[in-house]
Amino acid sequence: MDPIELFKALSNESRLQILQWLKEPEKHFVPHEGVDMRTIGVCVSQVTDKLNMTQSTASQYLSILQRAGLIRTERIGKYTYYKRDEEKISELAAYLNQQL
Amino acid sequence: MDPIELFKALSNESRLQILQWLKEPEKHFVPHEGVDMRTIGVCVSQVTDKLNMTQSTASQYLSILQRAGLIRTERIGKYTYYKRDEEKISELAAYLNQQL
DNA sequence: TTGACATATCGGAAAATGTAGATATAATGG
DNA sequence: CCATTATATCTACATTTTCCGATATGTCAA
Repeated sequence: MDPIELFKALSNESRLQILQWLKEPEKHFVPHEGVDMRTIGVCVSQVTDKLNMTQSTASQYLSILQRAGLIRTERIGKYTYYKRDEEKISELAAYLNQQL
Repeated sequence: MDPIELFKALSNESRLQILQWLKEPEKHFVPHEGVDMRTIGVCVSQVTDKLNMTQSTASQYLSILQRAGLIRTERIGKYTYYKRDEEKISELAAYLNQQL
């Protein structure tokens, strides 16, 4: 676990927002292709629509969150779905409690 | 509590380091004027010596940590002592657990 | 195969951050 | 008051981050 990379990923309003939206995806995203957002995740277009930013930026931000380990990715057909990695997020909380 | 400001403060190696040093100051700093580092804190010069950076940078980093609320300051004579604000740090951990 | 759509990546302009040196301010001892 | 020491602040420049438009890549459906 690289805490600096994690803190950097989290120190941006939009990325923090995305992570929070993903906590309760059905509250924040419009449904998509009948997939269960809770178990599969949401795709880049859904995030792009919510953020007020370009597809390029949304994709990059999701990448950054993923490289930091905060979200996981799954490609299904032409869509890429992203969802939280709760285990990694808990590890970060544990780090905060113990190391920091 | 401004989580973005907090994450920004933490997303720098040196500042994270300082915060960790301050967790057990007597392990990391050379004693100074007979003050109890645990209760009073450590002064800018002590931090400057540990960091391999200038006094200017040390002072600025301490400022950033303080503005974020992670450390508290106390001026005694010509020295300014800094120590962790454990309450604020716990709040951040709680935020991680609940909001993130 | 080709066209259309979803996503990723590249290159860049603008803004923010990192870090230093120079200087200002505060406090002390003489 | 003055010289000295500790800290804070200002200015500047290099590096990193933000966010975009353009373009490449992947995938499906006809």
